[in-house]
Amino acid sequence: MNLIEIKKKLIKHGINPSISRIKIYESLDKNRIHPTVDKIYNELHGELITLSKTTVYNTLKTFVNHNLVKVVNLGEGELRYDIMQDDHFHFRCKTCDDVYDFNAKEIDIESSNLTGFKIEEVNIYINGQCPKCIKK
Amino acid sequence: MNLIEIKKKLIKHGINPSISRIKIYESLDKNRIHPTVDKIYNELHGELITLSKTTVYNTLKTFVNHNLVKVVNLGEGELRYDIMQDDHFHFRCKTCDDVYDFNAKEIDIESSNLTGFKIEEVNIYINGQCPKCIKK
DNA sequence: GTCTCTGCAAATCGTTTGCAATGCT
DNA sequence: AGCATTGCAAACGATTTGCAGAGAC
Repeated sequence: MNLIEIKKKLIKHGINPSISRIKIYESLDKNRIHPTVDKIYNELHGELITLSKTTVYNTLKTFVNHNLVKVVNLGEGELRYDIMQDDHFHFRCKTCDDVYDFNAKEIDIESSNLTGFKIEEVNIYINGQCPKCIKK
Repeated sequence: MNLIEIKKKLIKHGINPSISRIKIYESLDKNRIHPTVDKIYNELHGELITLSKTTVYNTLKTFVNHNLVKVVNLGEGELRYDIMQDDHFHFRCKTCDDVYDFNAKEIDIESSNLTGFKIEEVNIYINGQCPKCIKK
């Protein structure tokens, strides 16, 4: 997604497309590594020298409020941020700490005994080792 | 589980059964509400007047290290603690904040496209509304 | 007496907030 | 000017750590 497209996307979601916001969105869109605030900040503050972490936090919160981005809490310290996409779940490698996406379609939660419960959100995350780290 | 049984269980897991530890374990065992540190502390410090939150933290960490208890992070602030039991997942009601257990046997994670990945731990948690709160 | 357990207070760390400075139209 | 955006510094809240005092054997 190029800068013009991002700009349009932000406007469509009611967000004023400032340079920081465009760049932060671009960073999330370009490398889908479920970055933490720190990673985003470190990636961008060479280019946007005045960028502060507060702005990264503010911007991500704006994105979340406008349903552009989802917060992912893998329970290991910092929050991670994820561009909104279809139902998927996360696999986190305990060795390299990378997070992979997996399609959640196949997983049949409904077959469970949840009668009477209203499911709003299903979160699945798996810990383990990724193929790269297994090879080593 | 009565106090004698808890004492034995702690000893069997290599934990010196102090009063605080027995009481904290009893609290976890008695009300399986996936309590936070705060809830445990509030439940017990009437009875154990000198109890401190540090001790609750220390004790829970000891339990976790000795595989008596599992940390559950539902991504909403505090950690929750759960007596070790068979594979199960959590349903958290967004209205009353109660957490329910569900058996995870039925959920067939393996059928997914995770070839090459070594699965060590599968975490599933669902947000929604419980039957009680739906009725209201 | 030694060694563990406990609890206060301070430190830590990610995140949030208050507010003043800056930027945009 | 008037309003939104940004960024520093302080606040926050859950958890951890350092360490000294209490307790057990």
